[in-house]
Amino acid sequence: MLFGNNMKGKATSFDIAHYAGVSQSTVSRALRNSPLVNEETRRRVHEVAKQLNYKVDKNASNLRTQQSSTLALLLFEDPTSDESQINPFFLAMLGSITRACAKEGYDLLVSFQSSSSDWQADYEDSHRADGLILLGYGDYLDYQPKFKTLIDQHTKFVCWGASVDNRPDLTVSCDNYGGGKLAAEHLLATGRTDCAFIGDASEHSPEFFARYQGFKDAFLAKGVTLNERKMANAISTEESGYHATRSLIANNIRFNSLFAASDLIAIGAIRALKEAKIKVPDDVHVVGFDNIAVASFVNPPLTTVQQDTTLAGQMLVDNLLKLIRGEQVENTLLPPRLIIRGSSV
Amino acid sequence: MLFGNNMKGKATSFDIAHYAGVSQSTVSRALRNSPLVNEETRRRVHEVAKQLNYKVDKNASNLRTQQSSTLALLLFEDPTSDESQINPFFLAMLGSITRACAKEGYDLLVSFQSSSSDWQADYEDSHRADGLILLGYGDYLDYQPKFKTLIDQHTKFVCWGASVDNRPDLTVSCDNYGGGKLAAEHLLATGRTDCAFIGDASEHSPEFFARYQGFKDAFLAKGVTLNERKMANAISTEESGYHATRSLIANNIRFNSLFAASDLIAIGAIRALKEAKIKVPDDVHVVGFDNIAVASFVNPPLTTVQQDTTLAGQMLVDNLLKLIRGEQVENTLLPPRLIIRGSSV
DNA sequence: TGACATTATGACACCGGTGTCAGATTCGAA
DNA sequence: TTCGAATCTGACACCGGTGTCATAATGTCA
Repeated sequence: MLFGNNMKGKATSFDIAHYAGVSQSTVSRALRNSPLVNEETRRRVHEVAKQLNYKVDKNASNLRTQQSSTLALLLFEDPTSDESQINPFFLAMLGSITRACAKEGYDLLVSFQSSSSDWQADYEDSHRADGLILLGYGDYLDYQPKFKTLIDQHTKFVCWGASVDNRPDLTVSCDNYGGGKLAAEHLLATGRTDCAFIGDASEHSPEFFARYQGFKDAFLAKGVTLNERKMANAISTEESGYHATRSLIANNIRFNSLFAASDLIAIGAIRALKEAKIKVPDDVHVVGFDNIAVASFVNPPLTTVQQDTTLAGQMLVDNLLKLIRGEQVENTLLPPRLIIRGSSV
Repeated sequence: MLFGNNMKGKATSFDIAHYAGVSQSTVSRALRNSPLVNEETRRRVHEVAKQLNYKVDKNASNLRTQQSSTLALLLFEDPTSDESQINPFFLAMLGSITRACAKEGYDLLVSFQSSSSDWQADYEDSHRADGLILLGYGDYLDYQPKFKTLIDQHTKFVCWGASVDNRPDLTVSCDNYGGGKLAAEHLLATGRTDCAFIGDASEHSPEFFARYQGFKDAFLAKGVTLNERKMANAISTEESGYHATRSLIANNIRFNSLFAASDLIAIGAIRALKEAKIKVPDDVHVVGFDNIAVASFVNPPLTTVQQDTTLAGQMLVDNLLKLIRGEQVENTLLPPRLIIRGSSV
C-alpha cells in the first residue's frame, strides 16, 4: 500500500487531492467520471483513491444533491399476528424488492410497522429515503386517511395491494379477481361446486374481497351460486384459518371444496379439517392463494394461486423510481397463475 | 394549519427560526431538548416545527455528527440456492434484527450478497451505516480473508455463526455443539442409535461441524460410535437434503434415525425417504435444526433443535452497538432448545 | 500574430444541520 | 452598588462533498 492508512480518520477527497496533486474539485469530478477532466488526471485520481480505500461520504453527497439513492420499505403486520412469525409471503416480497433495489443501485431501508400505531413514515421528510414502498395486509379503511396525509405531503410512495376505485395511492397488485376466477374454474373442473370460502370478503381487505368476487363470478358464470352461510371470516394467519374452519364445521356446515383467501388460511383450514377427520382432498378439495414456500411441503401439498413475487418486487421498485423521477405511472396488475397440487386432485 | 405548506421545498431549521423569532442555533438546540434553552422558547419552537411538519435532515445531521444511526445487514446466500427462495431461518433473523434495531432507535439497511462475488461492504466506509451485521451460511474458509480486510479497515461488524477458535471476528451464535447433543440424546432416549447424518461436517461450515461434533460426542458418551459411511454432504437447501439422502438410500445404506444439519435438509430428507417407501417416523426418526416456521407444518411435523431468533437478533444488535460505542464485547452463545414433534416419536 | 473556441482546472459558495465560543441578561450576595 | 455566577441566545466555523463561475492553457483559423 502506497500511502498506508496512517491517517486518523477515513480519507476525504481533500486527501486524494493532496496526493494526486490536484484540487478537491477535480477529485470530485474525476471520481464521478466527468468528461471535464483529463483522462490522465482521472486515472491518477482513481489510482490514489483506491490506494487510500476512499469511499464517497454518502451523507455529504446526499446533503448536497438532495437525494439519497435509498428507498424505504414499510411492512405492516396484521395486528394480531404473532410477534415472531412474519407472513412468509411478505418476506418473499422483501427478498425480491431488495434485489430489485440493488439492481437499480438503490439501498433499501426496512422497517416493520404495527398497523395500529402511528406510522413512522418520515423517511422521506428526513431525507433518509427518496420514496416509500408500503407492504402488508390490514384494514384498508384504517389506512386510507394516512394515504391522504402522505399525498398531501407530496411523499413519493407505492403500495402493494388491491387497486380500489378512487384509491388515492399508486398500487401494484396481483390480479386478485382473476386469481379468484382461476381457483373457481379449477374447482368447477373437478366437479367440486359445493364450496366454502374462508377469508374476509369485505371492503376492509380489498385483496381478499377481489379474490372472493372473482371466485363467485366464475361460479355464477356456470350457474352456481355460492351459499353465503358457507363463508367464514379470517385474517391471513394459520391460527385464524384454523378457527374459522372449525367454526364452520362446528355449525354442521357441509362442503366438498374450500377456497382460502391465502395459503396461511388454507393451511389452518387443512389442520381443522384433519382434526375433524375430514380428508383432504378426498372429502374436501382445498385451494389457497399466494404460493408461499410452505405450500408445497404441507400435507397434502397445497393447490394455490401463485403471485409472482419477483415480478411484483421489480414493478414496485420500477414504479416508485418513475414516480420519483416525475414520470407518469399507472397502477399495475400482475397475472396470477394456478398451481395444482395434491390438495385438490 | 398556521403557516400552510406554501413553501417550495421542505422546511428547514431556518424557517422555524424565522417563524419562532429565534436564531437557527436555538432551534437546533430546542428540538434536541437541550437544557440550555428556555422552557418557553423550547415549547414555541416545537410548536412551529410541528406546524411546518419539520423533520431534521438526516444527511445534514449525520454529516456533522459523523454517525448515521443506521446499521446494515448483509445477507449471504448459498451460491446454489434458488434465486427466489431465501432460507426461512435467515428471514426470521431478519425480522428479529429489524425489530431490535427499531427498539434501539436505529434504521436498518438490508442487502443481499452472493457469497461468491465481492462483498459490497462499504456501508461503513461511505458513512451509510455505523456497523454491519453479517448473516448467512456459506463456506467459512472463503470468508475468513474478507473478515481480515474488514478488521484492517476498522469496520465495526458482528457475524452470526459458529465461533471458531482464533476466528478474528465477533460472533453471536447458537450453541450448535450443545444443540447437536440435544438431538443425539433424544434419539438415544428413543433407542434409535443407528443414525445417519446429512450435512457438511467439515471446517467449511463451522455451524454444521459443531452440530455434528456435539451429536457424535453424545453418542460416544453412551458408547455408540457413528458410522462414517452413514454421512452425506449437503448444503442448507431442501434440494440438497433430498439428493444427499437419496444417494444414501441408493447405496443401500440402512439406518433407523437421521439427524439433519438444518430443517431444510431434514425436509428434503423426508421427501427422499417417503419416495423410497421408508416411513417416518416408523422406520426412521428424523431430527432437524433451526425450527423454521415450516417445521411444524410438514408431514410428519418435524422434531428439531430450536434457535431463538428473537434473542439472536437482539444480541447481534446489542453487541454491534457496544462495539460501535467502543465497549468490550465477547462472543455470545445462545442456548438451543429441543422441540419434539411427530417425526421422532 | 491576433481573435476565439476548446479543454482543463481551481476557487468558492452551498446543502442543513451541530458544536463552540462569546456576549447579553438576570439574579443573588457582598 | 457592584461583582460573579447562572442562564440563555446568536454568530460562526465546520462536516465533506457538488455545482457554478472564472481563469489558465492549449489549439485553430484567418
